[in-house]
Amino acid sequence: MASSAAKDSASRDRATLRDIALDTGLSMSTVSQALRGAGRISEATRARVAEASARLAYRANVSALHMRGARTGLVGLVATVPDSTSWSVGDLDFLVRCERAFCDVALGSDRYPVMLSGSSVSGAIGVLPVDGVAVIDPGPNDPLLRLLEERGVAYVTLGRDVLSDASDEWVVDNDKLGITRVALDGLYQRGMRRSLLLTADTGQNYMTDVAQAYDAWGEAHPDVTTTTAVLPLPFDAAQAARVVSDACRDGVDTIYLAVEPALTAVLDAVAAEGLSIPDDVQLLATTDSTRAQSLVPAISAVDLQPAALGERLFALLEQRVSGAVPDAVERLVAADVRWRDSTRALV
Amino acid sequence: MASSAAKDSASRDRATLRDIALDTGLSMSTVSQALRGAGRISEATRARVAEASARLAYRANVSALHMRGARTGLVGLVATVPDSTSWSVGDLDFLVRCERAFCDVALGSDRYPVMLSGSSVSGAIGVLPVDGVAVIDPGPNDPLLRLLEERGVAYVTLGRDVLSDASDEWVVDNDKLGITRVALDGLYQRGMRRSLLLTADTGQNYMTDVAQAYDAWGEAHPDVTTTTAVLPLPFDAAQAARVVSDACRDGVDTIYLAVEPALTAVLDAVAAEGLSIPDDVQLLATTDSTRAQSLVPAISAVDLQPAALGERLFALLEQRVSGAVPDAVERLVAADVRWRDSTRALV
DNA sequence: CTGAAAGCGCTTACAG
DNA sequence: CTGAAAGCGCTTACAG
Repeated sequence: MASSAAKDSASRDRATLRDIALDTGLSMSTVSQALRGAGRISEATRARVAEASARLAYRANVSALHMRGARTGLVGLVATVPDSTSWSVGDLDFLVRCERAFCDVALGSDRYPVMLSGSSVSGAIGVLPVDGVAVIDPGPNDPLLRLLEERGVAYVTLGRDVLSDASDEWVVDNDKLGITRVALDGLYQRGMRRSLLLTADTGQNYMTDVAQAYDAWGEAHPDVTTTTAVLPLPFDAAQAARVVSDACRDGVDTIYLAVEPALTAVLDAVAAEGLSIPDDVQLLATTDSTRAQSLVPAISAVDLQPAALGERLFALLEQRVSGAVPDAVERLVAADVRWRDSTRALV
Repeated sequence: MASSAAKDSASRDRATLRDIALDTGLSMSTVSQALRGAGRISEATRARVAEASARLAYRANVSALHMRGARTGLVGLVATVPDSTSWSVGDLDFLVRCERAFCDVALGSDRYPVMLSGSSVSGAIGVLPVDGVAVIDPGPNDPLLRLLEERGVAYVTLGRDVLSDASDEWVVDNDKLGITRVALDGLYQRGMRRSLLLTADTGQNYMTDVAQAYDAWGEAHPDVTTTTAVLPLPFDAAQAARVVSDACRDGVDTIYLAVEPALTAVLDAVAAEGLSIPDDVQLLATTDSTRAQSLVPAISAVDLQPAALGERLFALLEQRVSGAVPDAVERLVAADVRWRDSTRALV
């Protein structure tokens, strides 16, 4: 009925250890021991405490526990946005699925994910009582990572910081080399002979790694002409269209698209050149999205398994927070190619 | 270099109040006062403390503050999922945008959103040191809301609990009555004379309100035959298709779709009946999504302004947490209809 | 204007 | 097997 107003709502009217002590006639220390199972408390006492604790709906105060060195159960999740203007459906799709999986598995493990995406992240670090932090797609030489390091906060990342010399111990990632090879092999078998990689200068490891893998594949396949176009940020659709038009005139038969925002611009540009997909030009996106699935033609795409990545990320963070070795978690996640209508049938 | 292992990472090596006291030669209480600006501390002392505090990168321990009754800055965000099998792109689209807006504005206000969606929510309530909780789309007679009430946790909701008699004071919502009228008026002007509302039995206020508004509109327009089909949960595409086929044979010229998951099933069913959209059957969805935009034809839809809702939700929660009256926040969010290709031109 | 004391809710040595 | 004491980092009366 009446609202509770300014009072600290999370701890209003809660039973404390003292309440149980009073109720059972035991001392607070005994109650504490009985609850944690630590000391050698008699079964009878233990039962008495358990009963009272249940009856009074006792829950230990997390902040008090934290002051004694316990974990809070809070884990931070940071998604660094490289440049707001470069955002689009596809990236969001990936991010959302990844975040959601992370959160779901965290909650299922009695951990509470705090969303830290945004600009105020650094202010939160070292203040917020989180046990650890997961960072999705850190930027090159990411200052956040250095801050985390400095403050001694346990953290893991999805994708490595390309400019950092830190080891990959606490990094979850796709097997980009493998997946790029599979994708390009597939395109090759579908007739690719002259391809264009469309990428952007975000500096994030995702772009970098894909470009590298693409180049490596190209060198191993001299019968395929592999070219690359790097779009500057902020993303400009008209520019992307121009690049694609030029490529079409150069006889490119395959576009390997690492810049999801450019998707419709690419489709339009190809159509404007009077060419058709996939007969004249094949198109494959390096990240899957609802949009890719819904467009006509449906766009073939690499499914990076964002949900699996999110889950691994959490598992790895748990490892690090608890001081375990990282080896217990498989850190490389395989991806799949979803062949759809924007690529041809196998020849 | 070496990782920090099991130690509580958030508070490792942090300067404490005592450090500043030692550094300045003042007592801890004086330092505390100087920092908070409370007592009448001399300017000179205050400056001395500020300097030391900055130099030592002092940040108050949130858990300690919390024990003294301060807020933690943590706010819970709960999205109740009515039934996992009924989930789909459109709902997710809405949810994601809403959540994201909530999180963004929270972070911008130095609040930290904790994602509580999932089954373990109730375990967290009363344990987690959150200042308040926002619940998106509570179910009918939602036990979570009762728990929140019981525990005295400050909360607000997006959409009211249809079976609760609580006032709408702390509820943010769309102006569903208004938007339904606008949408149906628009459809009417586009030739709707025989319409079907396709809804589902989720019991959430969203469905209920739309159905009610639809009925009200129908009564005011005797020249339009308005029918309703309620799909049972879990959602079954085949069943939805059957309902739509029947409706098509009955001469329905407009489908008002409140069940986004049924979108493709509806399209397929209409096509299977040899009818075309929008010429034979118009289609309008009550929630917008990337999918609705990308499909061919592009689906007309109600844009519920999820981002605005998320922002309002946060603003309202802040109000409640700080003990203010709710009137300072406009709780009714207007929506818009995005007329696309699945509805006809105005006649 | 500044400091010593008590206490928020808990745990962990240390005595009995 | 159980309890009294000290202390995590802070603030807020209360004395000086």
